[in-house]
Amino acid sequence: MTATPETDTPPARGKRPKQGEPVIDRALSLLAVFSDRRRALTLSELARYAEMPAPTALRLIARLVAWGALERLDDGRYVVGVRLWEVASLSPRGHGVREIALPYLEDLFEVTRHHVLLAVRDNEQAVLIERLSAKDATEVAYRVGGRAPLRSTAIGLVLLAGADQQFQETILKRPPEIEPGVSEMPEGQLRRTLSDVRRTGIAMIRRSLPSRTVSVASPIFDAQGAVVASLSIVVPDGSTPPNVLGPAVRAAARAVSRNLGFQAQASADVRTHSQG
Amino acid sequence: MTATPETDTPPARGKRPKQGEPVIDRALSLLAVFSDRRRALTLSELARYAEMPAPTALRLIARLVAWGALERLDDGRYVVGVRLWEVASLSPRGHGVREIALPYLEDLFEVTRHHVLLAVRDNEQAVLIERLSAKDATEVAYRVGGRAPLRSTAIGLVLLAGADQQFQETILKRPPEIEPGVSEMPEGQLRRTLSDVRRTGIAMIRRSLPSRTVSVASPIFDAQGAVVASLSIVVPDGSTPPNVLGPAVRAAARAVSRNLGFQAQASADVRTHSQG
DNA sequence: CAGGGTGCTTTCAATGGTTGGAATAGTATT
DNA sequence: AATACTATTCCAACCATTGAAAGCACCCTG
Repeated sequence: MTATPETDTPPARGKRPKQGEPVIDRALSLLAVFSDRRRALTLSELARYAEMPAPTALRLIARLVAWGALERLDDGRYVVGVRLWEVASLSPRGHGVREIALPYLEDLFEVTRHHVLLAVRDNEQAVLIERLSAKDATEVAYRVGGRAPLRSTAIGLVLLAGADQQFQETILKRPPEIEPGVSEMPEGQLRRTLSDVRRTGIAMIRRSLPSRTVSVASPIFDAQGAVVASLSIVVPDGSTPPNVLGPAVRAAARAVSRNLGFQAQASADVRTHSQG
Repeated sequence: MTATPETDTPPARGKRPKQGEPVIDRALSLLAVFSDRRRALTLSELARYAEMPAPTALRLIARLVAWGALERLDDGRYVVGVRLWEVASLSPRGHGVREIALPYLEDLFEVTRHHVLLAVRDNEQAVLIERLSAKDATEVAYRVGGRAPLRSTAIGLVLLAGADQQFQETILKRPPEIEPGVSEMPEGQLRRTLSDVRRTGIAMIRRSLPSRTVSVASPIFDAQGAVVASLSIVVPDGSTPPNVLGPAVRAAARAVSRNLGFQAQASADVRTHSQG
C-alpha cells in the first residue's frame, strides 16, 4: 500500500520548513508577489510575501535579475523587468489579438471618446489586454493587465457566453458574488442573458459605481469560430443612446474577427469552443 | 542510417552534458527561445533550441504551464501565456511609461496618422514599448516588444544621447554596424549629433529602406531629469515638412515628462543620469 | 557615540530535488 | 508494415539547492 503518512499539515517541524517545493515554483511565486499595489519591493518584502527565507529569495532573485525578468532600482528595490515584457509581448492571447485589434479599437475610440476595452478569458476571470481612454474620460474601473469578473461586466459576459458549455455550467452554479454598483443576476436570468448575448452578439450592463456608466461588449472570433476575446466600450450613462453603441461595437468586433480569419456565417448560431 | 551521435556535440564527453546549470536559468532559457518568428513551439523544438534533453525540458515546461507562464495549444505546441503578460504589465519601464504616455501618443497620432513609437533602453538596444499605426500606414519597421539599434534610429539616438557618459563612450567606441537603408555615421559626427539631440531635444533620421521615411524622436524625462523613454514618429519622406514634425513630437514628449513629475528647466542643459 | 534594530549578504555542510539515459507509447511519413 | 520522429514515464545517481548562522551595513534612538 502506498502509505503516505505525510498527508496531514506539513508544518515541517524539522529543520527545513518549506523545502521540497520545486525551484521554478518558488521563482515564479516571487514574480507573483508583484501586483498593482506592489510594483517595487525590497528583498525582505519579496521573501516575506513569497514565504521563503531571505537567503533563498536572494539567490533566486539574483538569477531573475541576471536574466532580466527583474530589475534592481538604485534604492535596492526590485521591479519587473523589460525583458519579461519582451517575452510576454509574444503571447498570442496577450499582444497577439491586441496587435490585430488595436487599429479598430482606435477607430471605435474616435467615435465614443471615452473608454475602449479589450479582454481575454483566463480561467474564471477576464484579463484586460488593452484599454484606450480619453484623458478626460470618466473614472476608470480596470487597468491593463488587471482582472475583471465574468458575470458582472459586459466584457466578461461576452467571454462567458462564448466559453465551452461545461465551463459555463461551473460558473452558473457558483453563488452570485455581491458587488456594489451592479445588480447581480439570479441563475435563470443569467442563462437568458448569455443566450441573448450569443444570439445578438452584444452584451450590455449598467453600473452605478464608481460612476454611472453603460458598458457594451461584443465577441471576437478566431478562424475556428471560437470566442477568443471581447471588445467593449464604457461611456457615461446617458451620453450616447445605447442603440447606437451596440452596432458600433459589434461592427468593430466583427472587423477584428474577419482579420483573424473568421468567416461570418450566413445566419446566426455560431458554435462555441473550448479553450486551453 | 545515422550512426551514434558521437561526432555531434563535442563538449558533452561525460555522461551529463549540460548538468550544472541552475534550474531557473534553464527555465528562463526556455522562455528565451520564443521570438517573433517562433511564437508556438513543440516540446522537441523547445528542448533543441534551449539545448537540453527532452525529459528535462518537459519537466520544466510542466511547471511553467502550471503557473501560466506558458500555455499549451490543442495541437500540443506551447505559447507564451497570459499570466506572464499580466505580470509583465507591472513593469514600470514597460507598461509604466506606456500607461502615462498613451493618451499623448494618441493625440500625436491624430495629427500625423502614420506611426507613433515609444521605446526604452535595455542594455545596448531600444525596446519598443508601444506603437500606434494607421491601418494604411507605411510599412512597419519594428513591432512592439521588438528591439531597435541605438545608433541608426531616431528613437535610439535619443536614448543614447540621454544615457550616462560611460555607456555612451562604450557605444561610440564600437565599430559602426552596417545596416542597409541608413547612412551610418562616423564617430565624430555621431558625437556631434548626440550633442545636438541633447541641446534641441530632437533627433531626426532618414531611411530609404524598407521605404523612404523620416523619423523624428524626442526624449521623455522622469522627475529626476533622467531620460527614461523616447517618443518618435515615422512618416513617409516628403509627406510633412520636418520643421512641423519636430515641435509636435517635442511637445508631446514634454507633456509626458511633465506627467512623470519632470520640472522643465528655465534654460537648457539637462543633466543626464545613469540607469539601472 | 554606544546600543539596539532592521535589512542585506556571504558562508557552508547536509540533503532531497533534479537529472537524463533508457524504455515505452503515440503519431506522422514512406 | 516499416520507418522516423516526438512525447511521456521511470528511476537511481548526484549535484544544485537549501537555510541557519554569522557577518555587514545602515539606520534610528538614547
